Amino acid sequence: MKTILHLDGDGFFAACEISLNPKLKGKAVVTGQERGIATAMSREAKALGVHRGMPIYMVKKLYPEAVVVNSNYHSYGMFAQRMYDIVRRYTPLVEEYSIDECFADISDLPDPVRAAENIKKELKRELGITFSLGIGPTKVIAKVASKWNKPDGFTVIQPDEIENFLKDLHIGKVWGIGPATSTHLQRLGIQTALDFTQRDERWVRENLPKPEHFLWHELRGHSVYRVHHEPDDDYGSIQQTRTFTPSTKLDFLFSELSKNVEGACMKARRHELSTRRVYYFLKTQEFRYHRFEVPLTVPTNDPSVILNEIRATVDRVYKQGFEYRATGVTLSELVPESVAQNDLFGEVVKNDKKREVWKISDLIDRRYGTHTMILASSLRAREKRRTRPARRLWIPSMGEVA
DNA sequence: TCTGGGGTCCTAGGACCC
DNA sequence: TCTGGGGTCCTAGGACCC
Repeated sequence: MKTILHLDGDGFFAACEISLNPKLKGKAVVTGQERGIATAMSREAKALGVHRGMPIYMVKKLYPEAVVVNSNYHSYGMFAQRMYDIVRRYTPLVEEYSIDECFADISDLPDPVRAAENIKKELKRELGITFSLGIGPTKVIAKVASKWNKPDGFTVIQPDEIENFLKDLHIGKVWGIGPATSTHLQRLGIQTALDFTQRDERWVRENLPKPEHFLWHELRGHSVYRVHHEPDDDYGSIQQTRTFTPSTKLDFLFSELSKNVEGACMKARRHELSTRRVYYFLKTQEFRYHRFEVPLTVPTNDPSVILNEIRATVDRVYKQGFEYRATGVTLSELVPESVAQNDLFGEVVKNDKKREVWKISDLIDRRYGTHTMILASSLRAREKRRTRPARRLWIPSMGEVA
């Protein structure tokens, strides 16, 4: 039998802002200005009626006293790091689940509940932020527990108490059950998490896909999801997308793609990764995706290689008569750059030279600020943000830049 | 909730093979 | 050829998470 702890920051982004700037204490703080929707809010803001996803213009109109700030993910990340470290004082079995959440396997501690209480105190004292903690025999139950009493909650669910907690819990609120599965299960006569756990295993096997089998076990208190405590800094994929005011213009869409490819490749280079597989898509006003996989002969993190392929295929993906709202690119099957080098002899020599050029470009960005130098093909997508007109020039193996 | 951005995992069904 | 049975691999896309 396991004992799993889950921690969840209360209005985390807003709490970080307050911790950094004590003058904000007691005020209705809302983050997400740059996105145009509220991403987190202080207790005071919640009390006013601000909720997640509320448009910022509405927040400002309805509650002029609210303090709306830009999100600062970099500093939230530092708070997250300190949170993980505090939990690691008690056990190395910590999973960094997201910027404001983590799991810990505290099964082997002499007094797990006591340890969790101490963790909670230390978080409050050292970070100036409250967390809601939940303890249960599985990750899913620990999640139920941490949500049970928010903010500043502390809830322990013993294996024999599970039913009490599940009997009024709507099935759609369970971690891992989204709108689609929720509707499906309700059609099968399941309203609450308890209803679900009371079906027998055979029924689950015959009626539901694999993720729900796992959930069924977890909800019954049998742990099947491990706490992934191994450090994990490699990506499975890198994606960059952006939404804009709807457009039908192919040259604009291409420049958006260019910008996304440029950004995704920059991130890949920062992590010394190359991609073996690239997809890009155009997203219509109706939220349909027109996708395409770019053929690659060698792993790469060079945007100009990818963009040449996109340029050659985009008019097949682009359909006349559609309004598009976003584009995006995904680099998947990432491999270390060093592996990428010895693939095809002829290609490699050329790539080595190009790699040098991109390294310099990354250096310039680091020295003078991100996007000091960009691909000229991305210019249209970026021009609104630039304060002075760009100078264009041609750089060998890079193409036109600005 | 009229819908932003960055991820992961799973599955149905087609292509291909013997 | 009007047609069996069984397998693997791949791809597109769905669903979910924060």
